[in-house]
Amino acid sequence: MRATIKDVAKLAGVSTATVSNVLTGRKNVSESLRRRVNEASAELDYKPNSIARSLKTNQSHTIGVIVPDILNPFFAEVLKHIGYEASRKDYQVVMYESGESVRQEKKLLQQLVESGVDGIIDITSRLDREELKAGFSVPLVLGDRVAFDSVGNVAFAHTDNHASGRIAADHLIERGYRKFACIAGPVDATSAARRRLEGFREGLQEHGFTEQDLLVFLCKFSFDDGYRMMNHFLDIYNQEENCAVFASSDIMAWGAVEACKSRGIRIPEQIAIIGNDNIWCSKYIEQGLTTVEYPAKELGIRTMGMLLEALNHGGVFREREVILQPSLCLRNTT
Amino acid sequence: MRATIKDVAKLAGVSTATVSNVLTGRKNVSESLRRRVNEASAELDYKPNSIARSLKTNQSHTIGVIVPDILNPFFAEVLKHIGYEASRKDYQVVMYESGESVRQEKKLLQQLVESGVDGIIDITSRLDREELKAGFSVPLVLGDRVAFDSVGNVAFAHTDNHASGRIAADHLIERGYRKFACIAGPVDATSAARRRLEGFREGLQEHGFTEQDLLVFLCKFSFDDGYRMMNHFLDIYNQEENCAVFASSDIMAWGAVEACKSRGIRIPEQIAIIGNDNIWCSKYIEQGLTTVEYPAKELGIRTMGMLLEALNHGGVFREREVILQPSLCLRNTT
DNA sequence: CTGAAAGCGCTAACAT
DNA sequence: ATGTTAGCGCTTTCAG
Repeated sequence: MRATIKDVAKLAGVSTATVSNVLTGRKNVSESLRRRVNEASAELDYKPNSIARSLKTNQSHTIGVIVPDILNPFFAEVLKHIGYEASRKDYQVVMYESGESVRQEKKLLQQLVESGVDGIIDITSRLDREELKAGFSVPLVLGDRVAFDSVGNVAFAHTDNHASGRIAADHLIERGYRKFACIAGPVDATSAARRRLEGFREGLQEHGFTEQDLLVFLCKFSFDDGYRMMNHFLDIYNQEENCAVFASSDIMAWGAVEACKSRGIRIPEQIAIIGNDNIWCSKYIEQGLTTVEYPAKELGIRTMGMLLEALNHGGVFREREVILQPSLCLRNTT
Repeated sequence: MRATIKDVAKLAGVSTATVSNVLTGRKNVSESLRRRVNEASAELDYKPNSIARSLKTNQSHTIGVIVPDILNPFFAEVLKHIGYEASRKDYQVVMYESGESVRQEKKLLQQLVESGVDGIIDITSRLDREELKAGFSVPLVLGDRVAFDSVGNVAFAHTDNHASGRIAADHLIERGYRKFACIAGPVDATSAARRRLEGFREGLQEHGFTEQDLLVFLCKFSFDDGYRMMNHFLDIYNQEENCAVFASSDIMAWGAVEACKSRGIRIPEQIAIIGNDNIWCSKYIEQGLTTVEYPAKELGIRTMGMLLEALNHGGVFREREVILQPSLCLRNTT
């Protein structure tokens, strides 16, 4: 059986309060007693029971993280950096996948608060304004989710997705493409996908293109859907024009690339593809995928940073919204 | 403030013991009281405080998982399925990355038990026999780590890595290759890498090849190291022979492929490459990477299954070792 | 079948 | 500066 604070107190000949005080360091204890306590706890190899501590202090030092799919390198990278930051600050992270399902997301959110986490980071949330309006019983940071008039203890960190769409449009137009498709992801469900499409559309319009020049495909944020949508597009596409497609995540862009390859269509000669995210392996997709960089590492660090900040200040956020900037990452598919 | 069991008891006009009994269902309670308790707890939206429960029952319903690197799709997949299984059984998963460092691994292991997890899954552990000999204070499943005369509450699940090496060797020889290199990973640190190399070597020897015919490169299990090692090899390699390389993980194989591409070396005409793992994207590496399938999903499911089994039986394992079988996954790089 | 009460291991008032 | 003690929210004997 593991030694308890009582054992240490007895061995050191002091009260449990004194032991607690030297271990937490929250109160002054005389040098001599401090020494005796430290020796005793070393001798017994005493480790505080963190569950008992949590019960008493009402803090679990645990945060919950929800990502859609851990196999998507973008989310894996965000998660990795959330983990780093958490470790540095002595927080645990419990990880869940929503699988791009609102139902699942809601269930997880509820489970998480019931399980007693101190705070939550939810990446690409599908919850709408109303569902957040009432506030939340623990601080919640929504990553990669456009902000709204924020209430209660929820905060936002995301890249300017509208700008991402603009960057893609500007680049494609400058390159001389004149017909466009957008594999847009779950536009109705996530604001990230929606904003990218809006930015893209706006960019085209400002250069005089119309809805006639753009084909939009809605799907999930997955390789398989990128592949499928590209195939649908190629089925109806007659190759007479100078055409480019914007896939609003690299994993979909990758799927699109493979769909082309499987039909023997050359990129970018016969069709151009630009992605969004710049996951680590984009460099190696088809000799280098042109894409719009989304600073995943930064997102992880910032979401965790905001959450910790709130946790250390009674659950209130100092910053309510952090916006990161995307940038063009030029390679060989456009 | 969240309702407690006392609030429910008061509202229902019963004792807290009765509330506990109906909620846990461990004892018979009369129909009438059961109804009143359920109504009261519904009205107050009562959720048991799981931390208090943990303190009392000494079970956190949390398990710790350590993987080397979550960006490696192989580990991401294992983790995904561990997560699925955990969710199905109402367990939480706290996730950590060891970054292929023993020091970090040990630190995490200790942290994990101190934090009160019920059990631990450690993928590609670098701990040696001696360090495990003493047993462990919670059940521990080592995934992808060759077993030894197991003691205490530690168990093993892994693929027959020796067979993987054999499969690679047999295939390469059958294809007509006569000179070999192995990008072998951290052979000294992890038994998985060591066993793959041993199997590969043995396969070569049985067909009459000698140490003269094999060049071995030690490195980390990463894309970058695969890339670097392949470059080293190409620096000293004169292309006169029919040559093949076995990279003992797909992520390294991918790096090796890219190194070849960057030098304009054609695969498999000028050099063949076979990997190990069959991560989801191997299908798309260089028109399809030939590899040895390692059933990652199965590994996740089995490690978690073993752990849960132990958790439900006083911390003792029924199976001490599970061995999965690899198989050749033939594609276009050999 | 039901309730009273002890106690899991710790922290934080409150006394001394 | 140090000790005494109540109590976090729950489960679980043990009596009734």
